[in-house]
Amino acid sequence: MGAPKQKWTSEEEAALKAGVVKHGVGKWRTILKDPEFSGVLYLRSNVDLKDKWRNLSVMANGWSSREKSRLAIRRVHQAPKHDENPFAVPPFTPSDEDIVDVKPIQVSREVVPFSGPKRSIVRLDNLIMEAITTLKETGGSNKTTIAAFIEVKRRYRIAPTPAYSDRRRSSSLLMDGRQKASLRGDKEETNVLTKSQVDLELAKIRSMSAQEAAAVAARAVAEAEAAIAEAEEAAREAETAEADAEAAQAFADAAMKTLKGRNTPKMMIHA
DNA sequence: CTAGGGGTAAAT
DNA sequence: ATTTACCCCTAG
Repeated sequence: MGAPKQKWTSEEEAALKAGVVKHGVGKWRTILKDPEFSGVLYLRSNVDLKDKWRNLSVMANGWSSREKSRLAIRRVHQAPKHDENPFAVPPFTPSDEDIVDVKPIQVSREVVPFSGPKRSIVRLDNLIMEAITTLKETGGSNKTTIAAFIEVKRRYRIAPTPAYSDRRRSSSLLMDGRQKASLRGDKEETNVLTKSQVDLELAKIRSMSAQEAAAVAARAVAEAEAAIAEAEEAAREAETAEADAEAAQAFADAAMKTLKGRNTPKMMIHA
């Protein structure tokens, strides 16, 4: 009854990811028909693609064997006004506003002409923005999608996020409000685990090109968004999601600061 | 056709 | 026992 079992090859997975990046989540039939991927996926069906993506997405979230754990209880949210929720939305305003707050910087960075003979500016920023917008339209602000995008577009790889396994109820819970401030303004603090990562990545960013930095920053923002969205659906893992969101946001923030501090853009944004 | 809930069964 | 691939069914 069950099919013999045919493990997905890396090529197939790559094709699927590329297909999702190109056509969007859910366009299984389109992806399948695309001559670009049909060569690799000719054995798979649209349903297979869907299922594979489902498994992929699930794993990317650490939610082990799918929502089997807790599915019945879905308390929380539905009252985005002012809930007495422990976490949820107190820190940085989420969603679109955060994105648009960050986007302009990347745009401005992109607009600033590089020293003439520089390489052709591969407006990565634009691509990222497009991707994020597409994701929002499709309502699929998913880490998997973001990861796929980055993976396909660049050689960047979103960490398998194994750090999630740990359930530290310290960071967000013990200190409400903008704890991330300590991450931004300061750097010599007894920060949470996020510090090490942010610091490390930040160091890399200094030697990165503007495009690369923008890409990483965008990714971080996207991750923050995704984390928040997930938190809305699953208050269960809210702490994890929020912690991740904080880390990503802090990282994005720091990245942005670094970018601005380094180049001091001439603000060519239609002044 | 797609989303997504559920199930079977093969690998590990 | 868990993970992973496939299948099936139902509502849009």
